[in-house]
This record gives sequence, structure tokens and C-alpha cells, in this order.
Amino acid sequence: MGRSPCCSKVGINTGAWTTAEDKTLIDYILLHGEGRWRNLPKTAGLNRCGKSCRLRWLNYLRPDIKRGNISDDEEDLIIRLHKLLGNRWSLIAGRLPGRTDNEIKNYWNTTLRKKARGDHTSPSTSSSKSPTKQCNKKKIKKKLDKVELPHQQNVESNVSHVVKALDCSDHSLVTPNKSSDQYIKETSTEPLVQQPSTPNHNSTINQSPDLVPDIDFSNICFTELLDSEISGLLGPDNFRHDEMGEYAPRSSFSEKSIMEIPEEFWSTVDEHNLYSNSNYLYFADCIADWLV
DNA sequence: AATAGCAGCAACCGCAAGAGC
DNA sequence: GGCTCTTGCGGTTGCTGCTAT
Repeated sequence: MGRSPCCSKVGINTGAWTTAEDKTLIDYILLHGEGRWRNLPKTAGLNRCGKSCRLRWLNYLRPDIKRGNISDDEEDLIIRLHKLLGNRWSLIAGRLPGRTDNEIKNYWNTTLRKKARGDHTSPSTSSSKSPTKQCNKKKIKKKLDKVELPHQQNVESNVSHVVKALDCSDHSLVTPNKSSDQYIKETSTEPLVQQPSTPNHNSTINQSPDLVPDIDFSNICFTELLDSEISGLLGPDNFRHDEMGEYAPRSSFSEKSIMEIPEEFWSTVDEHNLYSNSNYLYFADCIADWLV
């Protein structure tokens, strides 16, 4: 017996969500909380697939969503984290409070991928072309988009346990008993609830605006490091529940940006012998210091 | 003013992991 | 251990508005 579809699809609304649907979903989740997405549409009276409801909530209606342009600091952090983690959008989003994986993924695909490729051609300068060229351009672009960047191939599957440790974002932040009208009014300007206690990347990024050096950080030592017993340093013991009951990293986590590790590493690294034990151990020390 | 092409982004799809039985 | 269900993730699609011609 095969997998059953998430919904019948017959007579189910698809496409853009209406204001009324949003209100219904918000009302329901504020009252009952998140979860049980499969049954949610039926019980909430929504003519939508459960998956669609979940996506709409997580990517658009959640109280802690930060709307608006991605700042330079956020952009810088995305680039750095992508270098480190590859296309693990949910993890990258976890380090950017208020940003969703979908938003970051879109931003990367539309804006940052070009930068990462070193394509500095502005849209206006590339616009003077024949119709045939324009037509071909889209096809070529589709092909190019499928080509992975070198560093993406180097992020190994054994990152997963560290990845879990890094993912301390908390999505269950709904305050019950608020009307959707009040909710919409409040969330239109400020988040309804406090942001999770995640590191303030901006402050640290400002101190070192340069990107991680050309040499691929994730390739050189991160995956190797993860194969070792040192990876235990990044386990769940390094996280705790804070006074608000939120799952949060140790205080030092919030005082030091994740991206300081490569900064520290590269500032002292033996560049002539990148794969040396001394480099490897030094990087391990950086992580240990960072977490203690 | 009309049209074509492009960029941005919300939404959808398929797959996989984990939980529960 | 195997099956089903639920949830989450990443890739992809398609709509919409903007810009260039």
C-alpha cells in the first residue's frame, strides 16, 4: 500500500490565500495552537490542504515573522552561513530571527546566488539584447541554476548532529486568546512575542565585514571536525531552557557569533599547511572556547 | 500605449525522517 | 520490525508587478 496523499485535492482551494482564510487560520491557531495540520483545515473550516495551512502559517502569518528588506548585515550572515551549511535553509533561517527558510531561499536564489557566482552585471546593463537572446538566456539560466556551487558539494551528511544543535529556533511562540484582528494589528508593526534568544549577529558581523576567505571553510575542516569525537561538544548539553522556558543556547552562544569561529581560525591558521593537525586542533579549540 | 521579458516571491510538490501503533 | 501518519525540508512552479523596448 502506497503513501496516502496529504489531501484529496478535489474541491480544495489552491493559490493565493484570501484575507478571510488568513483570519480563519490565525483564529484557529491562536485558540488551539500549532500542530495536527492534517486535521486543521476540517476543524477550522478551511477549504485548504493541511500542508498549505502549515506553510501559510510558518512563512507568512507567524507572529515572529520579520517582514521587509533583508539588511546588509543579514545578507552578509546568509552568505557566510550558506558557505558553512550549504542549502540548509531552515538552519540558516534559524540563525536569523524573524526570517523564514522560504524567504532566505528565495533571497538566495534571486539575489545572492548571482553575487556568489561573482556576477556583478546589473539588470539594466544586461537588458539590451535581441528577443532570441532573451529567450535563450532564460533557458541557460535554468541550466546554470541547477549547477551546484563547489562548496555546496562539500557539506557532508554528517553535519546533521551539529546542525541540530545549531537549530535552537523556537517556532511555538503563539500567545493564545488574542483575536485575529488584534493579532494582525500588532504583527503589522512589531512581533507579538519576544524573539527567541538567538545571537546578535549584526554586532559581530559589523566588526568583520569581509566574507570568509576564498578557501572553502566547510571543505577544509568543518566536516572533518564533525567526524571526530570533538563533535560531541556541539551536542544538546550546550543548550538549556532559559528563564522564559525557551530552548536557548548558553549565554556565551549569544555573546559570540558563529561566524567568529572562522574569523578566529583564519587569523591564526597555518596557511601553508591547511590540512595539518595543528590547524585541525586549533579549529577544535576555537569551537570549544566558543561553547564554554 | 502596448507588449515582452524579467525579477521577486508566495505557494505547491515530492521526498524523507521520525513518531506512534 | 514493519506499516502508516505527520511533519519538515528543499526544489520548483507560476503569478504579479516592474522595466525595457
